[in-house]
Amino acid sequence: MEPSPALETTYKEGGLSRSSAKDVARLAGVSTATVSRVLNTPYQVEEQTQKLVLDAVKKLHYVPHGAARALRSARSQMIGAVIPSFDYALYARMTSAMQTALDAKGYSVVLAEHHYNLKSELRTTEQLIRHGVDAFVFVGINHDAELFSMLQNYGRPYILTWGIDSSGHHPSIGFDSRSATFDLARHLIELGHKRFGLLSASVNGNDRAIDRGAGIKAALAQAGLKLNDDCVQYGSIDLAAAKGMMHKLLMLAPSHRPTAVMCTNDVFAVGAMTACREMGIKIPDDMSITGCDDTDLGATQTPPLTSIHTPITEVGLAAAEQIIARLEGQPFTQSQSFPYKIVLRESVSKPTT
Amino acid sequence: MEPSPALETTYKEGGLSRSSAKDVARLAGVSTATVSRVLNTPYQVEEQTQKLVLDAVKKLHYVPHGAARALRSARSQMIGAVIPSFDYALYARMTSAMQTALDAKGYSVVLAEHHYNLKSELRTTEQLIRHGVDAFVFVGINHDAELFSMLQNYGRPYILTWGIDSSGHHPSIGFDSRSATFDLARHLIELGHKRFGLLSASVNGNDRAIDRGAGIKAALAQAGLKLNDDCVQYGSIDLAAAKGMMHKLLMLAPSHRPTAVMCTNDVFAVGAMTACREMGIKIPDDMSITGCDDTDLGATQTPPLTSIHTPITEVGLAAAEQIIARLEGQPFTQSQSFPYKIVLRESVSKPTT
DNA sequence: ACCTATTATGTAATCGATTTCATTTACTTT
DNA sequence: AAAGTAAATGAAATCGATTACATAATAGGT
Repeated sequence: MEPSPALETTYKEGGLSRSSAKDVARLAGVSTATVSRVLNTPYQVEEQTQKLVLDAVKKLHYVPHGAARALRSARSQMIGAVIPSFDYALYARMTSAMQTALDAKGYSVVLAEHHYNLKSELRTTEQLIRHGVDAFVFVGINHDAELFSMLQNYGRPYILTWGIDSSGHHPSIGFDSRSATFDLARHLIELGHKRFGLLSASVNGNDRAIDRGAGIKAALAQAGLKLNDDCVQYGSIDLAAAKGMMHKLLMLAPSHRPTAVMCTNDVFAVGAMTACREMGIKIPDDMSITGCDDTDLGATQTPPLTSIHTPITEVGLAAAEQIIARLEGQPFTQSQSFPYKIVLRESVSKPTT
Repeated sequence: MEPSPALETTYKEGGLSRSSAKDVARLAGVSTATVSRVLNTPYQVEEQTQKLVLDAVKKLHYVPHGAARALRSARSQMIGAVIPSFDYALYARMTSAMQTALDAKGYSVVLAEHHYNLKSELRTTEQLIRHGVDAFVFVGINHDAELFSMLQNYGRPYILTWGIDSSGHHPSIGFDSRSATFDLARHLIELGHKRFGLLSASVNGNDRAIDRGAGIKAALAQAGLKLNDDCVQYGSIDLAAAKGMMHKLLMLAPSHRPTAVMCTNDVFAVGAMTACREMGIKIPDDMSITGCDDTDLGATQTPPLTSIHTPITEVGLAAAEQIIARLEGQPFTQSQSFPYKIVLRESVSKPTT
């Protein structure tokens, strides 16, 4: 049995657990409706009454009960971040930026990883909707068709990141990765490279990888070069896989072996560098290598990795702003593209052969 | 005005938005109470009835309304992960592991960063409690005293990670970082090093950094060596800061300059390596360097970084398991320590002077 | 002064699932 | 066969805040 609810409870200093709007209302001598108004739409309440209520709130350490509020108002103040994987610094840093921005506006971030599996992304998002998440930030443009219809059905705003939805159907924030890898490939071509390799994330449902690869292929095509099938390797984003992929390229006959290997992310590039080191291939003399995302991992290699600086923090902050704007009915931009920057470092040089 | 609620709605294929327990109950010909029981305590319901209800659930795509459930049952199925920063791979990977484990059990992870500020940790945790988070995972043993009393008041279970609470007051999961750095320091001493440097995270409220430093100092003391004050540098965990810290050590007179610099994390160690490279100091010949956490960042350096392999995934998974056990009233262990492993690589050698 | 528009506040319905309590049904036990 | 216990289910209260609606009070217009 619990202690019987005292007729007129004395509020112990240091506080028991929770006080309700009713408690506040009683102490302030108003109704719970007024308490709610003071907290949500203060302009509807006279200043004097506001002060009364706010004092009571402070004295009782009152914090509104999230679930109750969510139930009645159909808004939970939670934003879902549905991310491929935290293991890659890019997404970790982006989430970090988002989290900071959303926190400042009183929202919290609910996290989910899908490990590059769009079906799993769908399931996990459904879970979050069931838990009452108000709005979503996704990574990439391509998703299970059912995802969009589900979001539509449940009336959940969302925003896609790390790509630009050229169809204009979905709000998106990112940068032009196709043009970024195009530029970088151009640079290598101008240095005189003719045989190229590509280490790419598995393109299955991963539009970022597709775009990055496409930019490279376009630049090569324009220069009358082509990317040999056996010079393209796909794999999951971890160092061991990358090393294996690079190893395969290095086993090609010297006349076939690429003189420059471009990677769709820095992890691949660093894995490739490691593979070269292990086999005594000199970078950049025997092999030029480029990455993408300009992470610390690449920048601190010997030699430092040439990469593409992508707007990680900017994307995270913009995503936070935009999703709030949509949620709160403020004006928003449908699509936003941030600039990238090619970062030339010593992992690249003219080909020696 | 909304469309008037049809007397007997026909369920459109493709589904409108949400169906309620009432809808399911009506279709299955039972009461909402039974629907709830089928979903939560099926053993209380006859198999035949269960099937009836489950069929209706499937047909209507019913998913219980999280907020409503949370309001009534006082459990939201949300776990708060309150983390210093996502930028450091250690925490990102741990969170990732936790997320996977919790997701499998139907919980979701709500995220918060506090950037090594214990007051901010307190505020942010309060926010999460208000949002209805059921239980918490924190990093480190030291926290604002008010944090614990708040958790107590609100009856929220929690678990501390990356340290062992020797007082036995708080449940904790981690490894013996003091003994790990002790071992590593011993190794350097045995190699013949006499002058040591330490790059440490700011120890303000950061018990991990304190413990790691303490292990080193203990080993030195045991060998009759001491750590000069000007050989210890504190800073925030990023490469630029680390470079600056190492730079200061390198400016010391050669007779004072350490021959081995130990770092409380890999980021510092890599920053230190970079600083050495820039100043033409050879690693390991002129300078031995060690890190902690055995991240990819360190392992891929030239030369590869000697470090301490910490049980990142293990801690994440164990934290997930333990917090669920507490929440669901199952048996749990108060305190759990995982083994570490010293990983010797080429960033360390005998001192040449 | 009288009527209307506006503002401030209270009353009570409501959100949707869970849960207490009561009831019915079936099954033991003596 | 009566009585008592257990199992299955339904009716209705409940969680705590928001909000539609009603009402009282104040100000403004002619």
